[in-house]
Amino acid sequence: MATNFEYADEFFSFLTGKATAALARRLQRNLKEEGISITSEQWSLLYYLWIEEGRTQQELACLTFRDKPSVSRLINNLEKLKLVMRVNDKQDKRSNLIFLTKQGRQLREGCLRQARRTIDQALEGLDYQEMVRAKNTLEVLYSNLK
Amino acid sequence: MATNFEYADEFFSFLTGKATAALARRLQRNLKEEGISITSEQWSLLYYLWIEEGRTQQELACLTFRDKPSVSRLINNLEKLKLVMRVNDKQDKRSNLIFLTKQGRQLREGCLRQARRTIDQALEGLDYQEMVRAKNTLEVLYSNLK
DNA sequence: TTATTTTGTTTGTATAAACAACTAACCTAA
DNA sequence: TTAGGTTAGTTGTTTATACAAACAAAATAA
Repeated sequence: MATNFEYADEFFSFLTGKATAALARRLQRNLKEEGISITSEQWSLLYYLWIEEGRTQQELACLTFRDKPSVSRLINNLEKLKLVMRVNDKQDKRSNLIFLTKQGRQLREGCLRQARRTIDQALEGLDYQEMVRAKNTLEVLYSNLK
Repeated sequence: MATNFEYADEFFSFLTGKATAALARRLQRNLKEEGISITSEQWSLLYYLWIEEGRTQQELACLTFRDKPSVSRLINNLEKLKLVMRVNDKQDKRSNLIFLTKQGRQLREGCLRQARRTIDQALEGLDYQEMVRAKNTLEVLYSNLK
């Protein structure tokens, strides 16, 4: 196979992940302005719980592309913040089902508002087609490596 | 301004940064196979030192899009591994100039070989134009947020 | 049924990130 | 020349990541 090393500069830009990092930072900053002090990582877990509660940690790990220890500790922190609860599954005692607390549910609206705002800020000057193309390229790259 | 929230799915893919993370993991794995136990973050600092030694930590921070504490601690770890040295700048006593050790220089060839390999693995099925487009999109996104 | 493997989660350890607060050296301007 | 601000780097604290190893419950196989 021909080497792609002439693409190294572009590769390196991906590798730094600076766009991703900047996006996460901005989201966190926007949430803070809304008076919500959660990290972008915590946001990504809550996002899936707002869609549907009672998921296992395993499911959340798959959905957010994290390993199991990472999810376990994210949930520890979300529990400390009283945003989620672990409920031991009666059917399968190995599993915890993760539910939102009242406070966790209340956060939804403000978080989505700031997510929307972050998107608007990030995508200024980009059109839909461009973004879809970039996403597809990254998807191929990901599937090459996973 | 019109909301971009209909793009939320694509946005979220960016946000997860899964491609970036997968790339970093793969690089680290490939380096390990070569017998080189450094992190992808350490790699990114060494990369710029292989191009030119004697840079300040400040310069390295700019080049790698990290803040100063992050670079300070990365260099602590690289010093522990005996791959780089801090040399106090005679001209400006506030600055450290970072130099590679002999071992640090010896790592270059193997690291670049594995970087090349990682690139080849990541870019399979993608062509140059696609990658450049994706990179440009991410650059715009980054410049919107920085 | 008992033994073995698999699955879901947690714990240990190391690395890295952000942000704030700090020190020391340098620069500049009154 | 000294006071005030800037720059380079470090330290403290919290959060998150990876990887390995542990554990208990469940599923499977002998």
